Amino acid sequence: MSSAAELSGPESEPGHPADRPYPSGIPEATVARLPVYLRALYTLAERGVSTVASDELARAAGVNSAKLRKDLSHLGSYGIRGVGYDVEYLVYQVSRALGLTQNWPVVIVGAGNLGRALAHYGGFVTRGFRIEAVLDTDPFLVGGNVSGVAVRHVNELETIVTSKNIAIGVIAVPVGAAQGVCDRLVAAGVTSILNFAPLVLNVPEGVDVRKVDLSIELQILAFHAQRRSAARYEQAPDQAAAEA
Amino acid sequence: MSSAAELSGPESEPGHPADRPYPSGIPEATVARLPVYLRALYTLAERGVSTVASDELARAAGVNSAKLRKDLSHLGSYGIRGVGYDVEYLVYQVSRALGLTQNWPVVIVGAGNLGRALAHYGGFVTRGFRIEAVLDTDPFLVGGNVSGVAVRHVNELETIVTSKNIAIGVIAVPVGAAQGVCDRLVAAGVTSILNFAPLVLNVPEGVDVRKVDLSIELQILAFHAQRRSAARYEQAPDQAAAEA
DNA sequence: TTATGTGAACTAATTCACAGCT
DNA sequence: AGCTGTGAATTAGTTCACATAA
Repeated sequence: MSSAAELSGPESEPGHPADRPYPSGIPEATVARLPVYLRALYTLAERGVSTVASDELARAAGVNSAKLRKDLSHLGSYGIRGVGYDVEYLVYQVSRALGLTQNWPVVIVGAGNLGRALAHYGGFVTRGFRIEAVLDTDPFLVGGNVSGVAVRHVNELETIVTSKNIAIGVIAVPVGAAQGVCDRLVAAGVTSILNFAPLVLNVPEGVDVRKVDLSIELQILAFHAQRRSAARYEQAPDQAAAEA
Repeated sequence: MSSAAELSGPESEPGHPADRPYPSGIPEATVARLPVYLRALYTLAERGVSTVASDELARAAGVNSAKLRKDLSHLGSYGIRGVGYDVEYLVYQVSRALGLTQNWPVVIVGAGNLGRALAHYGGFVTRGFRIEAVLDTDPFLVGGNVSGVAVRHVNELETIVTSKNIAIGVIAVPVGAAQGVCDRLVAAGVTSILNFAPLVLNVPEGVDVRKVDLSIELQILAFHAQRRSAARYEQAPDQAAAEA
């Protein structure tokens, strides 16, 4: 979201995939699903599966197979007709498309429950990311250790971001502190931000922000839940009333 | 996502908004933005703003004003031409559309860092939701207290869901336990699930699942970050190389 | 055979631009 | 005079269905 549209850029003429790392025109909706495919592929690989057809992979990823094939076709033609996809090779291609062949250093700001949960989550994030630092202001936390990473004071934010060349920052601080932390991250050179604080961050052009927001997700669920019960009521008002 | 498409159902003929709670055809993309508008409206209300124009509200929500107006138009015609929207009235209408005029009881399964973070997050969720129970298996946690809510053993899941009529469940357990918890929630009658575990949950038709996944978000950021640096390289290879 | 890759058809979402109301 | 509400135009995303290649 946010600056995603601009980043997709003008459609470059197709036909020379060798010029650039990638044909440059992978649709946003596809990008958002690639990580899901990647996870499914890892699961298959762990089970020792070496080849997979689009139906099966699609089922594991919770999408239909036409969508999966169309998505993968944006990365290139990596399947074998009549057979399927080589799991290991596809893992590599999807990883490469997502930019996970390099190891992105990440800073997590906020060592509260959420920050710690994210750090522990590390197990999953491993491939492609490493937590370079966890920052907080609380003197009880600073100097401590979260999931093997030392907690340092937010004062050091600029030094750390600069010296470690950090491009990705995670904001896990209370809402009141979030914009300030964001500004500092951006000023220090961070261009990708994952925001867990419930507010719309203000960032300059060229900075990519994604947000994760519990209350938004709950509210979307409530909407559907409400519609479900309303629908039930219309079909059989008496029964629905009895249930309630 | 997930079962959202089916839930939207066939387009009902327009023209009698009084029959049903809602015209029944609010687009998914709109539903996903309503919570953002609602938050912006609350912020304005707290500041004592009583009327707001679409431009301003749109800016606060991080969207453009045409989209905002189109979104709101799906709920009804609640603005005043030449003036704007009454903040308080719009809060009510958006809340009603989202189903937040009732108070949804929620169960959080998992009292680890993530579960606790979610429970504390409660402050924001307040309006429209209440945490009815937090469950875990860890004997060190069971019997304790998270954010004013007693932590109870997962054994009690069925009893609690049934007796409290819980329709929304949050899964904040390790990935290995998630599908099992999901199955129990569904069997007990939960029809809306917010999943934080990094896997695709298997649920029967009619159950609505939304997922929140750190690693997916990070991977999407990595994709854009990669494209950004690739673009920079193409424009000025020497300079980009020097930066790295 | 069998399953990919993809044009073509379709559906959803966004943006434009202005008529219509206050 | 100003801002909403919305048809119309545009763009993005999905699904179909089959030609193509192993």
